[in-house]
Amino acid sequence: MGLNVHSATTFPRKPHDMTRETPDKRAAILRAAMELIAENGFHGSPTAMIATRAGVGTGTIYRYFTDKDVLIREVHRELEERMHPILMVHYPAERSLKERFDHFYTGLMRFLLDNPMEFKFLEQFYDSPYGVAMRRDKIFNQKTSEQRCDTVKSLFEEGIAAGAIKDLPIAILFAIFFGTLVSVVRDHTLGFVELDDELIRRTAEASWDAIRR
Amino acid sequence: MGLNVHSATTFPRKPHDMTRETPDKRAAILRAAMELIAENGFHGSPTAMIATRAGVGTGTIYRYFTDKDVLIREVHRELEERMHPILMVHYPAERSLKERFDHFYTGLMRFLLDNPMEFKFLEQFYDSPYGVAMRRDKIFNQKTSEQRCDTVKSLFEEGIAAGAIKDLPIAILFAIFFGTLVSVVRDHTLGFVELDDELIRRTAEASWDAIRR
Amino acid sequence: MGLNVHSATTFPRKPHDMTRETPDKRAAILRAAMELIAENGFHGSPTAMIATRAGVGTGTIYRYFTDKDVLIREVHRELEERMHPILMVHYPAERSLKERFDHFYTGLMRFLLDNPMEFKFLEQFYDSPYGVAMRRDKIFNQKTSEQRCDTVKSLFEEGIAAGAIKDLPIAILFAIFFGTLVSVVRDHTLGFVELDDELIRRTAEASWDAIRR
Amino acid sequence: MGLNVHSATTFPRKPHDMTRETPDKRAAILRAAMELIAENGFHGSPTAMIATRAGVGTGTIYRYFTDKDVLIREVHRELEERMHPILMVHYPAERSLKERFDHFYTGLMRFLLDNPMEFKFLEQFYDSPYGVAMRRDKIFNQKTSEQRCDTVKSLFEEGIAAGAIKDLPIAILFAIFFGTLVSVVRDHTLGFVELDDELIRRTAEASWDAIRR
DNA sequence: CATGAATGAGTTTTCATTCAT
DNA sequence: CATGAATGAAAACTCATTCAT
Repeated sequence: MGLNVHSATTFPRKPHDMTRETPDKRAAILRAAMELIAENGFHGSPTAMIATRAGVGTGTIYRYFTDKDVLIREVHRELEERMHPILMVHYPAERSLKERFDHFYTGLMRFLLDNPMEFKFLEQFYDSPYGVAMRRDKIFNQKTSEQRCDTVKSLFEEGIAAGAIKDLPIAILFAIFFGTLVSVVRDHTLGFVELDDELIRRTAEASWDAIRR
Repeated sequence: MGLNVHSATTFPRKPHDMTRETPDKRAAILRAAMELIAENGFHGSPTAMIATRAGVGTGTIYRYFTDKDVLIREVHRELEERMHPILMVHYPAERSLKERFDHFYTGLMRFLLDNPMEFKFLEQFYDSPYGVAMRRDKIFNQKTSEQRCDTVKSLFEEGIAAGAIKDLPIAILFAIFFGTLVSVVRDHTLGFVELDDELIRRTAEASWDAIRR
Repeated sequence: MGLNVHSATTFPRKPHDMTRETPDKRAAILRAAMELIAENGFHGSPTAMIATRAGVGTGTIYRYFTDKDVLIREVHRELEERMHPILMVHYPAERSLKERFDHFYTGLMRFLLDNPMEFKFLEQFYDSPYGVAMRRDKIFNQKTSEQRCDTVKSLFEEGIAAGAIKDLPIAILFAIFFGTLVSVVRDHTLGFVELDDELIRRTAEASWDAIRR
Repeated sequence: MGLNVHSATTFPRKPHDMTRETPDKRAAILRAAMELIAENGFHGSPTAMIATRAGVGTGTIYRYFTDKDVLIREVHRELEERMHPILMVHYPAERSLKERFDHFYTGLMRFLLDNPMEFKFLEQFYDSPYGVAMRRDKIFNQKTSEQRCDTVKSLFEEGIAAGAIKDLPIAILFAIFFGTLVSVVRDHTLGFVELDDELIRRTAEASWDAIRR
């Protein structure tokens, strides 16, 4: 009101330096949210339940995340961040297109098979308003925060340019890549198939056949 | 309600006669539910809203469906039933494997593209607890009520036997078929690609390349 | 979605014909709200408590009033409506300015003294954001729904024109009229004074002295 | 904080020494509370917000005030204490009743007009449970801590004795005095009238007419 | 003394389901 | 059969207060 000598007068709804504080609670909340959403979907995961499973008070969630929406998006973000280095380890940057393609395909599939909870969460997430909004954002705002996609995208573009991959819109190639992969993993988690190394390899082969020229 | 092309397939599942005079409230409720769920998701479709759009009283829903869950599952079941004959029309039973495969692939894709409401509902459904439960049921109880799948399944089996299709588990072939198809249609509805006849054909081609030997 | 044959598809959040339905619950809720707010203020009147006192379920409140805000404003509106005819009974339209002034002054005071609950509610209301917003509306939007004020206003204007009342802004005259009146009634409810007929008459006299020329 | 003209009146009420070195956190909290309550009401002034604006930790508030209630009552008390000397400056003790009355009336009005924040706080306060409780206390416990009132009271008593002021209960005279004054100032802050020196004088005149014989 | 992270009781609001008419 | 008013359990979110550091 003009007289305000007291500098920082705006009320911080989530100040949180977080520089090096106890990341315990935050991590516990994120994990609890992911587990519950994977198990019961968004509907079956009220904040109170998340708090209980995380071993914190309900209010505590709101110290770390402004919103339930923010919490959920954060679960996703951290998951993506966790996945990226795993996929990039031993990335055969110098090898053939096919080998790099296989690296991603089998790497991602193995990660999802080894982390069924994470996979279930991602399934819930991508087909929810959250995931759709995120993908839309990514397309229209060029928010290329998800490096994993970028790398695969470059791979496709390089392949198209080299005449090794079919000249289809990137979105279609992505649909073939992720659509098949996710469906296969889902079938595995539901018990339709038992994916072993050999089957993973042959599935990757089939997907490669789909996109290669 | 005058638009109900499919009222033929709607017959009383509940113990009330409805021989001829009752206006088809049941169908109206099913249609309203599908529309609303497609538009707003399960969250955005309270029973009162469904009733209003169907032009019936709230309580009426519970005369035809024991539960909201039952209603939703019924919407799905009727939709599947509606799709099957559409896909079987002009089925080239006597032509090559490839041609029959194409018939299904492009037929299903075209149906989904032409009926975005139905597609959105199916998306909502499959990734919800409802869909997961249904698929789980289908595995463990062998309830193969979905004839559409059966036909495609026979196609795959025939192809494998003839050495024309890769000898992969049927589930994997399904994943390649439906996983890609659904992802492509979704990208279209989200505006990521514009699917025209040519692109549909080329996508079908790619999927065929994936599974053919 | 274009195909909507079903006419009234917009979801009515509070349809409510109310033409001749049971006004019981609505009235009970209004009364309960007024009582609680009078007794405990807005803070001390959670919806659950209002529902309990009204003898209805919590949800029922939301069938009759979209909002807690709407409920509160409605309590006020009905109260005003209830007061108006009381003040207009035996209004000496043909008598002197002074007599008509006295009629309002003592009439309003008597009503407030006889209805301490209503008075307490009005006190809470006028000094809350609700009341301020309402008065602001009334000034700027010319929403002259409150006839009581209008009549008093005309009285003042007539008096000014006739040279019988001081030529002060209407707002000031209102402040003298209502400000004093409300303070006096408040003092009575708090036990500062015991207002009897004689004292009411003399207070009216004093207020008249304040505004008369 | 550097603006604290009134830090003189602030001395340790709690059992901590604060001889000189401690920055006056107590005063900062009081000021922050008053500002926020004036701006946003009691609802819009959570303790965390008050602490932030005061530049202290949340917990600190509870070192100086046992309770939020106590804090608010203390804000009021200090404000009253601050107003009193201002009104007593140049008090024309030797002049006529009318002149002394005018001194208070215009002095208080001017103070409230010049300190809209303080006025808004007082408005919030008097009509809240806090203010009501306080006034009730004052009646029943005869805690006449408010000297300002006492002086005005003496003025009225003197006037009555001298036959210059109507022989009405003191409470009624107070109601006329403060009720009108506060209503007028409120109308000004709400933009209903523009109070200038001339209008203030004439309003004082009207109030005097109300109480004089 | 000062802090601010943690808490959980309490608040408003929604909605699937029932049942008297 | 059809209705829709009534319900209350449950959900997201807030905030005064405490207490370990």
